[in-house]
Amino acid sequence: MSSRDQLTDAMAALLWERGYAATSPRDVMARAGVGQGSMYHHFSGKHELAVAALSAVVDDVVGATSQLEGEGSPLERMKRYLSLPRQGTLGCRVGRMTQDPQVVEDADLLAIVAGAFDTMLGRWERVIAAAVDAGELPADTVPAELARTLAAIIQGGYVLARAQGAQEPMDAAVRGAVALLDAAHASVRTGRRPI
Amino acid sequence: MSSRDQLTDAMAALLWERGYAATSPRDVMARAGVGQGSMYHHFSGKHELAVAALSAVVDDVVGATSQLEGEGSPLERMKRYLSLPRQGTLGCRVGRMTQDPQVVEDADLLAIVAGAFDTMLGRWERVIAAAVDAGELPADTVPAELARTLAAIIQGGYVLARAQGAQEPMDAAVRGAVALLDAAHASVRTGRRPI
DNA sequence: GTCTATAAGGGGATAGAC
DNA sequence: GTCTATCCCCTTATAGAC
Repeated sequence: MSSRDQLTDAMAALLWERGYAATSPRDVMARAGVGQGSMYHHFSGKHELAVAALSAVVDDVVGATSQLEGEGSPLERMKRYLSLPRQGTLGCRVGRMTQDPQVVEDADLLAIVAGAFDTMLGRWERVIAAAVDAGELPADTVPAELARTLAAIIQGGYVLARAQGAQEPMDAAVRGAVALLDAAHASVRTGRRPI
Repeated sequence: MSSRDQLTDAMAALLWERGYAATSPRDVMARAGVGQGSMYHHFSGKHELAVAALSAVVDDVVGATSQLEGEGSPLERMKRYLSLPRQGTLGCRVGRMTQDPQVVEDADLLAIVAGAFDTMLGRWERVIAAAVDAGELPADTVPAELARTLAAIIQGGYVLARAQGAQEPMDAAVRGAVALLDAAHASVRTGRRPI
């Protein structure tokens, strides 16, 4: 692998483990196994290297959300995507960035993160709208709202898992979400309105 | 206010804004308006000061969850607590800490965060169990799971809000959660099971 | 392309005067 | 109790040799 790729891979790993602010160029070079000259030859500095690394990470993570558009009924796809294995204690490689002030205050990095969430939420909204059309969710469901609720459950699951140092809270949060969707499904066509 | 309190208040504010790793003793002293000697007189160092500050923050934040035990039916209390105003783009003062490796790797600080979530989740579980007993939620609801789902929605709402630099995703996530609870409520006593 | 040397400033803490 | 002076190491980068 080229020095350049070694550097972006190392930066991606360190962004995940430590975040942007806490990762020094020295750390990246040591992990990549290249010298200082290499890094400043390929990149103007830490910032440009992080932009390249985070872009690659986002492509990877957002790619997985295409499963929301796979086979099965809309509700099945939603439940299947929610139930994908996620290592809670490691945190989300993208969502994690939002807690780093140096990322949020950096227009380039924030744009990458915001774009990732835009794409993912758009996919959620479409599958939810399809589920409503298919009669799998109540007709008064607001796709834009439920999309954010479900995305938040995944992001929040990571937070709970890290707070407790355990995988279980993440899995429990997802199971609770699936149960709520099942209940919402069960409420369709009963004619009962919320009190 | 005493120098000691000035210091813990300043540290609490900086933990919220920047996190633990990114906050230097120098920052804290400048914000508190006291000299270096004062800080090292009252505290052994950055770590002990952070423990004191974070403990105070947790007492405050966890105190708000007592609203889950206030007046109204269990489901009403759940929806009311979910709908409390929260400044999404500022992030959660406690949940934020979980993304800071220096916090998660520090047994003292992690214990404070874990304890906060334990208390909060316990309150969620009790009000959920009460809602099930009252027939406001399906009988097969698992309180431990739904508690984590709802806590995750709030934590994830902060993540979404920061990712987009806007309050709206947080509020949308909560409205979607309330809608799901209403649908789950509507599904009770219909006899319909998830397909 | 990749290396080492070096610089200017910050992080975290100690020493000791007042 | 609070202050200033000082220390050592790390961070981010530039310079220039190879």
